[in-house]
Amino acid sequence: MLSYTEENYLKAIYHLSNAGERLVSTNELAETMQTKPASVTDMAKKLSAKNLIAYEKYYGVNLLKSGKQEALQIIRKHRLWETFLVDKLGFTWDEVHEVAEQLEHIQSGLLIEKLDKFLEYPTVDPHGHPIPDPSGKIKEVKQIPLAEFPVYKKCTIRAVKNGSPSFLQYLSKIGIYIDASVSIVDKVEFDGSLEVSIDNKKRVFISREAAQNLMVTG
Amino acid sequence: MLSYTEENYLKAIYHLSNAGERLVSTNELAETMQTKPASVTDMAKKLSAKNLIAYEKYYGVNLLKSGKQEALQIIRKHRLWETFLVDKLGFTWDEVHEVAEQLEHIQSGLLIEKLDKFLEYPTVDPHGHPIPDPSGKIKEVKQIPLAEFPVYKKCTIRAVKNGSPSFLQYLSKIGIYIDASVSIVDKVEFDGSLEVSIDNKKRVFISREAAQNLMVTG
DNA sequence: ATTATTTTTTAGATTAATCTAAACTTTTAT
DNA sequence: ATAAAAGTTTAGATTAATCTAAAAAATAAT
Repeated sequence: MLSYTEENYLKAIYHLSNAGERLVSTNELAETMQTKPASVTDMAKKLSAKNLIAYEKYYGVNLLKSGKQEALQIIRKHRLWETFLVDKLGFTWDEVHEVAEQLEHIQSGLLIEKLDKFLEYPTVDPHGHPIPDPSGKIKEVKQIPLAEFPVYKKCTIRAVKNGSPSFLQYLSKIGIYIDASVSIVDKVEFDGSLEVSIDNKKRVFISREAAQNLMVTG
Repeated sequence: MLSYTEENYLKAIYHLSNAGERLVSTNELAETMQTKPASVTDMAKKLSAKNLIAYEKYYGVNLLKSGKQEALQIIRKHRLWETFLVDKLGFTWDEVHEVAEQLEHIQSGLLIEKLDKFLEYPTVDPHGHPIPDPSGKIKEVKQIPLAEFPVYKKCTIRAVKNGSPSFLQYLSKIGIYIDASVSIVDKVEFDGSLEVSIDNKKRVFISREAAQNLMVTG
């Protein structure tokens, strides 16, 4: 069985590598894990010895099949718990991450099975991120940043890319939420900021930076 | 903040000492913690240095006020989670202990507050054990073992003392549950076993040992 | 009241996860 | 193409939680 720390490394590698698409460097991993490069090297050796990651000295790490599978299970648990916290306990979407970081490590297959059923088999979490199914499969939906969507055309907010609490709180404050129907009514040349209409009711200005982090579908 | 292990020691001392009523020996504690006496001594020194327990060499340990308070908070979390697992997720009462042992260590005041509300402020867990309130207070109810209750008189099953999965499964199988209305219809001289009527519908035989572990009120 | 037995503690190792400082590779820039 | 900079690894410590074996104290038994 994996330790709490090993699980967190696998999850971090999963995210940094874009689900295994590219190598992850020691420094990058040290940064996200809030630790020192030397510690990362130690862990890389350990996970490599367990056949969870491929590690080549000085080049970086990436997930092997079993490591990716483990990572997906942890992500599944994380997202199911976030969904529980928001849908059942009334947490706001900016409050859930920290708690889910702890809950994702609870070891019980039965618990996750029953939680999934209780939540009626959700497919996305409160931030719009897909929840892997029991076998680790993810239903990918093509989404593009709001910043790149054509003006005047209606689209639907599907997910947030950067889910930092302050960004999420800001979105709530201006009235943006998952599944909101929006359209760009004006694009400011100068800084790329957007004027956006929400549900044909409300108009707000969004920085280009923010619009890059809002994922939409047409 | 306390480590996972420190929390488990405090909880064990709480239970073994009967909520702080008596000293707990090193060997006893080693037994329940599934570890060696030498390890217990080490931990006793540590918890004592943190002013959570009173530890006198060769005599034993007991909880200090702050240690007892910590223990009660952990027990509160444990029992709220057990209630959640049974009432909301559909676990059976013999399946919950192991999972709650993990969940009780999740650090989030907000989570417990909201969980408590979601469960509508329960006062007892699925085994009939009282749930400490947010300040750690426990509502004690006078209960006696079914084995010591007078014959023919009706009483209500309120709690199980020993909550081992096999005992709980056995109780379910013969139809005994929390809040069941029962009465002793016969007491066998030879071995002290009882014939018990459940809800005036069903009759079962229960060993003296089992009847000692069923707590009832008149 | 000694002796034997049981219990507990101490001393010294071990393992996982971490660190710092020094050594070594790779990459970048001239 | 070589030197400087950046990134990575190794070596050697540290901390928490554990262990074994030996020593010490408390308890029980004669």
